[in-house]
Amino acid sequence: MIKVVVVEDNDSIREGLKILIDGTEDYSCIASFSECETMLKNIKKLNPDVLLMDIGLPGMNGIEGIKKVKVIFPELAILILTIYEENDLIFDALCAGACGYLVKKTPPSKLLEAIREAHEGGAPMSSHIARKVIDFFQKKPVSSQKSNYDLTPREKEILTGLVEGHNFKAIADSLFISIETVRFHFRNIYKKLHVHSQSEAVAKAIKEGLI
Amino acid sequence: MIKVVVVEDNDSIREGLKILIDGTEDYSCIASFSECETMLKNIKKLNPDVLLMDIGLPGMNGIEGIKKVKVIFPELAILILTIYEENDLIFDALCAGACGYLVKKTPPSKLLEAIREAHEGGAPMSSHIARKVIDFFQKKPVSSQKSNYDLTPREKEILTGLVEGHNFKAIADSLFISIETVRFHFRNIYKKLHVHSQSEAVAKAIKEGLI
DNA sequence: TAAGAAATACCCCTATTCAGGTAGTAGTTT
DNA sequence: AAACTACTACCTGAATAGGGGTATTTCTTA
Repeated sequence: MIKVVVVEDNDSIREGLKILIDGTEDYSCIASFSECETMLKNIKKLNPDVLLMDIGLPGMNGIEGIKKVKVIFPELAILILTIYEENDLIFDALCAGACGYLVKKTPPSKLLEAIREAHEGGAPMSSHIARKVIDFFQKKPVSSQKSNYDLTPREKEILTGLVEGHNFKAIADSLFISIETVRFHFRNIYKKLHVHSQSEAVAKAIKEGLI
Repeated sequence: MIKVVVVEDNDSIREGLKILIDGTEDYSCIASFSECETMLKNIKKLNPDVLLMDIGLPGMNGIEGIKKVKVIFPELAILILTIYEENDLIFDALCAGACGYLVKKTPPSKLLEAIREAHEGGAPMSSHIARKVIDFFQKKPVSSQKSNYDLTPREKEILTGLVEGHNFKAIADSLFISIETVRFHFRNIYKKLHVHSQSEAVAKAIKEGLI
């Protein structure tokens, strides 16, 4: 039995979902809410398997709601309910902790299938949304290759030492060179990165994946 | 017309794919290879729309091949060919730059549909793989909530200033407090994070998402 | 072969950070 | 009322980093 909770402000859609879920074997809609706040108060004792959540809600929006639910139930499978498939909010919701989404006009059989998939550890979504997600997490290494600031291999090595928490003396010792040489390299690194301190250099190195 | 290139070491699978693709309207298999190296030499002038790529190849494996192709064609849609759906290599390949995958025993109609989806900007994959991808990029904010080191709000504010590249004086000015107060806060921050320098603190703050 | 880049190393001096102690004020909790 | 935490602030002295210049060696490239 898959225990489902629905949060949807449109009464007819909410009731429709409840009837569909309760009317199907192995599915049970154990509660439904028209806004996030009440759901958050009750979610703990309801202990559902899957949460269906509208994004465009009055009061607290779905994205905020997802974040708060995730604090209570980090492993809960949350599916977004949305009208339009191509919605940037879907992506935001996935970032917030949702594991997939349902277009509201989805035929009942597919809707139930998606709930089951979510419950079994899947992430039902269209290939277009999947591509957005993949593009997002592929971006960093791509951008890092572009922003290189023409650091030499030795300069990268020295910068890495700094990021790992070593001071000039420790970096010098670990590379078997003089501290003066380390200082010289840092002068050039700072010029290339347009920074003026260790902390700026470390921040830039980590954020732009230079090391 | 969707121009497809296939890299697959098994002769019968490779020929089967070629016949299927060429035998379908609007699809053309403009080349096929049994290993990565030759494909990489020719991919530039072939200029395909979609690349189908086996992971388990002799010589250079598919993951490495994908990385190298991405350098030449950053926007090329690459689909992985795999025997087993639940394969950690699929995830690695997506990280390397693939945008989806095909199980080799997929029926021809679905296979062609996936190629079209990839060409049109989608990322064809099962909901299980999609979930892995989502879990991966949701991880960071989750782990950051755990490692907090009990920094006070003010300490976080001050640490943020450092990560943004400001020195003590600049942080003091921006928060309208004395530089001595900033120094006092940093002493406490360093103790809590178990570090002894700005750069260590910045590295820890960014890596563990403290700010 | 001359020019250039990369890595090494020394000099100077100033600015900043680090580590320690001390102390007042405001707010909260016991 | 006492204890505690967070935030504010000042002091001293040692250690480290930052900015500037210069020079040698090695290796690649024009």
